[in-house]
Amino acid sequence: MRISTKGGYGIRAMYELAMAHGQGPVPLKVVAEKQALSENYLEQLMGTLRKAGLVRGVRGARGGYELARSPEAISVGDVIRALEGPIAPVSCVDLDAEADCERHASCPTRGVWERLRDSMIEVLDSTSLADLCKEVPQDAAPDDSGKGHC
Amino acid sequence: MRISTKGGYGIRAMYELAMAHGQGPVPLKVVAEKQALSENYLEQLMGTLRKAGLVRGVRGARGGYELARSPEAISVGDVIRALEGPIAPVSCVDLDAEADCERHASCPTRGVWERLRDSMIEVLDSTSLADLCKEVPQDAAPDDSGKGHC
DNA sequence: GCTAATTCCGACCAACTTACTAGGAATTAC
DNA sequence: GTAATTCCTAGTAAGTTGGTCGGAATTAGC
Repeated sequence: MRISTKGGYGIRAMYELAMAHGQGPVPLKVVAEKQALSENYLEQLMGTLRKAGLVRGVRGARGGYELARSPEAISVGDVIRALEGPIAPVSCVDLDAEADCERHASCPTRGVWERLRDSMIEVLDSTSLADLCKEVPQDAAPDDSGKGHC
Repeated sequence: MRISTKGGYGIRAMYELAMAHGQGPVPLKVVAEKQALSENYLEQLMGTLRKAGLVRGVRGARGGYELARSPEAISVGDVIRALEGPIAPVSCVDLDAEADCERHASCPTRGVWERLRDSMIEVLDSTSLADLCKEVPQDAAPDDSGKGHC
């Protein structure tokens, strides 16, 4: 029951973009440095995120990535869905693809999976990138303080 | 965010054992047949379940597997944990292993993962095998009706 | 005691996924 | 023109998944 690092890295990268929102595009080099991630790998993840319409890429010198929408309008669930696929513990309760389980009516396990799916979706969709920015508790780190106003 | 078939198969097998609870051990052959699973593969899963103390194996002719506790006392979460490991979306919010994340205090993503973990645990631990038995909605199938009284 | 049924155990395997690295083409600010 | 960047594709080592197979140990019933 783990998400892969794709989702984790993706959220961390999106958090950085959210912190810099409104200040122009952020190059991946910076994001990778701040979050200690492989720049090459991150590049691939951002490609997926871009195709999902969550970020915009600005090419060329002084380019980088920026959020396609405001941090309030992007949920953690959006990012996870883009990188990990639909949020569903088993495929037969996938809200997007639905159907195709021949014994779905008489399946005794369907109920739990549905409840699990719903509670996961509830948590992930009710948390936005803006929430993540607010959430960091005791901010003792003096790294980029003052600038991040997402 | 999927559980593997291990967890799914495991729950289905445990459901069968729950339905037959109190009627002596059920051979894997029967379980595999009823749930349309590979008997060989199921054997491996039952080994894990046995080591986790959830089922008892009875060897020899007329042997099979039976629940180690009553269906009310085994939760879906117990089975998932045995087969898939601790219930946590990312390793740093694993309740069992805990700790070891150097930046855990100032981590902006920790909050979501904790809330996600808690809601998953809540659903999985509050559903018992007995609940699964009750839950099957319109029982039109005349397969083993009358006998299953878990 | 023999036989058939069954758990138990470990080895093997093909396909897939994960988490990368590498290289190069296209685009753009300066 | 040059340096900085995104964009795209290919390769890859290690791990996981979802099995199969063969055989040893145990036991009920004859």
